[in-house]
Amino acid sequence: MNTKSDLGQKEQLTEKEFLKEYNAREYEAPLMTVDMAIFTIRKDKLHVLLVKRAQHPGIGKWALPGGFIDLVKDKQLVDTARRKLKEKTGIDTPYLEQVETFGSRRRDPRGWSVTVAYFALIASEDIDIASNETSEEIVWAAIEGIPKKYNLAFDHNVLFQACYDRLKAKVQYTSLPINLLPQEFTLSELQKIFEIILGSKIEKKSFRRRIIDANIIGETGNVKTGSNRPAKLYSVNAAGKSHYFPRNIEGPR
Amino acid sequence: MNTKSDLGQKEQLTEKEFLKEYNAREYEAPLMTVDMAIFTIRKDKLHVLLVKRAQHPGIGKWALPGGFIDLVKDKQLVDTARRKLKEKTGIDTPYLEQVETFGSRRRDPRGWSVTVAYFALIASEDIDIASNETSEEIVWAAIEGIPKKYNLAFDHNVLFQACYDRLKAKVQYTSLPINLLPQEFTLSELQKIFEIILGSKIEKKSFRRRIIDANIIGETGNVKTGSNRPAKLYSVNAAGKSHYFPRNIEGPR
DNA sequence: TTGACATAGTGTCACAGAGCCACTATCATA
DNA sequence: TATGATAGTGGCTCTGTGACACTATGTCAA
Repeated sequence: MNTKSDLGQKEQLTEKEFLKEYNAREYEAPLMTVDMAIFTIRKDKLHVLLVKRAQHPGIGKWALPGGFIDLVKDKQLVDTARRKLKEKTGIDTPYLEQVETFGSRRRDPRGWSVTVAYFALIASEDIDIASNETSEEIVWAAIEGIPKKYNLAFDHNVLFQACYDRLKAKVQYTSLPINLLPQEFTLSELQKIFEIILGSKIEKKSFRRRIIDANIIGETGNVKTGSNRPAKLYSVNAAGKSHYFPRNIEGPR
Repeated sequence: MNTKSDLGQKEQLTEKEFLKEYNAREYEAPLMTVDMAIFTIRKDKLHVLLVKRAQHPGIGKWALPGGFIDLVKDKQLVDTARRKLKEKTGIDTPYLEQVETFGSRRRDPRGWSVTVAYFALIASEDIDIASNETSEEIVWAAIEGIPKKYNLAFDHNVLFQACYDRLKAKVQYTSLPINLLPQEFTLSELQKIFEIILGSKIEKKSFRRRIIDANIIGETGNVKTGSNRPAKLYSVNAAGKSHYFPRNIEGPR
């Protein structure tokens, strides 16, 4: 078999001639997949979408949704992620962020494999699990259930943790969790979401000041009633979906 | 040709039987490479290592060092990065960080390809370009020369920018640039490195307080003489190689 | 109708770490 | 021995977060 360098070194070839002779399938390449942690909030808890594997390897185990790059359908890496997200949830404009790429000889029994981990944030009301095109078994798992209740296939426990860690880190200095809420929300609802991800309480005044001073939300003019004093409703502006605050949330003194 | 799902769905197979029948080469996978921006400081400027491509495609163009995963030699993704770094510079324990993975149909004329971008920080005195095993043409390029003076092959201008952006961002809240200095250094030298990456001056007292209060360096007992008042020499401790400060450098008021 | 209570929202001070800037300290060099 | 350059410090100001008591406005039950 050719080594990678044989063909390319023939300097007498033009690049065009080289490409004509080149056949990618002569070379051994690792398996290449994209996996994603799709987060949402349900019943005041952070949840992640899991899919039961219908195929070998790891058949019957829970895993993060994902799959192979479609060399025809997908133009870029992120297209694979978007396509998978659409297939499972019907959503096509989430907050989407690449986290880390994992590759090793052993992570998949089929051989050397590489996966790019993404995470997505979606508003819980946007979820339409029924619109799952693939008729696979799907579950929203509360994050504390991983890996005990849901011990994931391959190294997906690790991928999940990397995504979750990234999210928890970013709560401290970005407005990212705002993407977990529907269009209209109250400041208290927003604070609650931050607290859920952070795993601890935030001081009310500090939080409100932080958000208001950042100019990332605007009043819609509506109020949310039902629970005692009505609360003003807000919506995010464009900048607010990924705003970086000047300082971290510091936590209790 | 089989689709990905054909074989896996045969539920009557055990996983062992499945793996026996499975042949990775029946499936089309993208090309998979690792590329890296190796940073160092030379003459008070940030430089990055470039390699002149000796092969098609992009023959004769400058590029970030990198290459294909060696499915035999490399156990994990990071091994590929370490191996390439060792080949080019002779160094095997740098600061190394994965930045972002780029994949698209067009970034390499050979077809769908994916590359994982890393960056490395090395002390300038560690450099041994002569020890380059591959006898390729190599250059330390000042970063402002990219892409004007050095217009890189493939999408390497973009990869470089992603690595450089990451580095610049991290100067503001981590101790990362300390990895660009030799074992012993003065606080003024450390400050200079931060300023070079940041692209602007830092107030001396603030900087020294920030570093000292972080407990990430210790006096070696030696002093650096030669320029007027001698300066105390310090060395980093383990925690200091990747310390996160509680706040960002804010810049001038 | 009214009072208890729950949640929304504010006023104001303390705190910590960054910026500012003038000051002192210690060397090389002329 | 004076000068200049670089090392290093004292002590103030500034900004954004934490703390916490306070006010505001609704629901609900008696």
